[in-house]
Amino acid sequence: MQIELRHLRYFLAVARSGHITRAAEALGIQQPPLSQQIKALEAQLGVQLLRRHPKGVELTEAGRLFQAEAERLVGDLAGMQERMRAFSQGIRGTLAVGFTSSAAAHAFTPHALRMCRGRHPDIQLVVSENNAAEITEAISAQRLHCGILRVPVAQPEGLRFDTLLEEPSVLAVPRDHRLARDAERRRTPVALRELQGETLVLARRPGAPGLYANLLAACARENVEVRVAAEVDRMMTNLNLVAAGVGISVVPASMQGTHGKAIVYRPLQRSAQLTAPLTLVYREDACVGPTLTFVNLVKAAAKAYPRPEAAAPRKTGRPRP
Amino acid sequence: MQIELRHLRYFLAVARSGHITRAAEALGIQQPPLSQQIKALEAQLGVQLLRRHPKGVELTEAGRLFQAEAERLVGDLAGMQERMRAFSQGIRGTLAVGFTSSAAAHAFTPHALRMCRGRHPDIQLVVSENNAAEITEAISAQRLHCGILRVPVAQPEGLRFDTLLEEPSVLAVPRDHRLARDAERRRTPVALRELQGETLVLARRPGAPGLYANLLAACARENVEVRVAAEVDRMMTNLNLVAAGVGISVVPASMQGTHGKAIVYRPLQRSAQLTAPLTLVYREDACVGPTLTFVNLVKAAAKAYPRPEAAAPRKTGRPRP
DNA sequence: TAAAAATACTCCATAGGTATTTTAT
DNA sequence: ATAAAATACCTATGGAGTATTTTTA
Repeated sequence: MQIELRHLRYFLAVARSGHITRAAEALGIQQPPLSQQIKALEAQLGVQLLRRHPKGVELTEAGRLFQAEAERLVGDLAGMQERMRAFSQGIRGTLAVGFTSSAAAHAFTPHALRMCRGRHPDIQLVVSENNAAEITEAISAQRLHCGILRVPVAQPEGLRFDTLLEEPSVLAVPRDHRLARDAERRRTPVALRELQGETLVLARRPGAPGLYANLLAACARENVEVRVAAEVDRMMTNLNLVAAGVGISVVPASMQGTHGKAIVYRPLQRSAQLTAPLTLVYREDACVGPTLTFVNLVKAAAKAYPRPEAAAPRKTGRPRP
Repeated sequence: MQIELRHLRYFLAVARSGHITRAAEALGIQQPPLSQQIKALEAQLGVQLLRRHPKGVELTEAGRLFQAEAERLVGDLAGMQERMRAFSQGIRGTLAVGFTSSAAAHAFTPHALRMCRGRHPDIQLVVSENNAAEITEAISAQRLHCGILRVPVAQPEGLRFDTLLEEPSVLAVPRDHRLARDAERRRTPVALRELQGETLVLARRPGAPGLYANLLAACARENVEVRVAAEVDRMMTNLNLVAAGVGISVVPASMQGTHGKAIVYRPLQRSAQLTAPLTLVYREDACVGPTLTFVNLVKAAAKAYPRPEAAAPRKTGRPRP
């Protein structure tokens, strides 16, 4: 025979009430089976736990020892059930999230993390930064629960890629460049053909060409000749080179402001379609736990997130009442 | 339904082997009931623990969490069973022993404690000193497991009093007393009638007259008149007063040597019957655990303990071969 | 004598077994 | 096509119920 939790629960009821009969009542069973179960427990342990008196039972010393142990064990079980419940409801557990550096640069990312921390303090967030390929692989291998990155490239089986935000990209030119010449022009969108003959600096990370490929494809489509002066593996390095006058570049709108003095940012014409999405990655089978909570929260936050256009609604031509 | 240890054990087997079929084999049951029990467990927890594949099963994240928890719990149970077993065999647990100060003064006491500590290092000894009445009461109330004292007086129901050693008592007189006059006489036994007219100092503790009553009863029996100058509650105080010349006294032989300069000890005649026993007290129902171990060990040690006579066997008249 | 526990038995709920189907590669 | 899990159904162990006896203060 094996000791079961039933034995512990039964014994604790007896120990607490001091009577087998009353304990049986409290447990909702009859007295004889309870007597038997206690006896079986004693036999299994090889120790007498109770001293039987005509007016109830008294714990032996072994019984008191066992009571403490059983109390602890049953409590542990209850704690475990509670933890599993909290996990299944997605309000507790560890959540490992990976970001690419460019995703981390977007204001939405810290916003989403703050939100999660605030609403679910029992979810322990573990964040890390890496390139898109590594993050994707880590999620597949279950080393990460989800990731936020820019343009997904390889899309392995079993992963979901949800676009959170579609962000326009902007042209970044050194302040003394011809395309940055006067303040008027800085606000007007640049057509792709205006890049004819320009020298580009572009970010390309291993396995994740992303924006890079999109831009070159668009240029080829419109027969615009450009020269790629440098390929770097970080958006930041990219902008450093632009600031240094090595060439011009195209970066996600959220990067505007970096090198505010040395770089001028100009919008691109819509037709160029050079959007830089923010993408959420997670396993398709993540249907419970903190991961699901996070995925839902982030998606909802993205929907409610102020788009660049929506952020400052044009008041022109709309007279106040 | 309630979660039982069976569920945990079954799940762990599945988690370890990665196959329900193989786990069932290892558990000595068939595959279908195992499938059912796992399903019942998942239903009870409200979480999916396994992802079923055609070539076995894989743990979900919740499953991995649960595995760790279950492993801990099942290990705890095993530990508890082991502790209970060690307790029932009397090789582990706490043992609270009380001594009277005069019992503690006897060389046998530290000897017995050392022996216990040496043989059963997992028994945690908690020793305390108190008077005989308090010790007896504490054992009845289960605040102490057993006690070693001199002469038991009140013998409450449910306690056993076992005599460990029968120790003769000796007469203690100040060095300038008439009964201590010359070296010759110091070795010869004193008859009770020699105490005629003496002033006595006697130890009497509340509820434990012990030696005190025995001595006065013997004097009355033989029509020897004595005067009691002082009653004290410690054997040591008693001897201090003798050393100070307040009176003479009768003390257990093991007290000899105290105040070696100021006090002369003389044996008493056998007929006086003033033995000072060393007594072991314990609950009659102490039939398992460290208490039993200790009781048996102490009794055996007492039997083997060198009696005053046996300690130095007389070589006289027994020629060496 | 009277309460509480133990014993003897009976019953049934369910753990476990057998046969088969479903599933996913 | 195959190996493994699920499903359906059956069996039987043993937990729980009922009636009674034993215990001891």
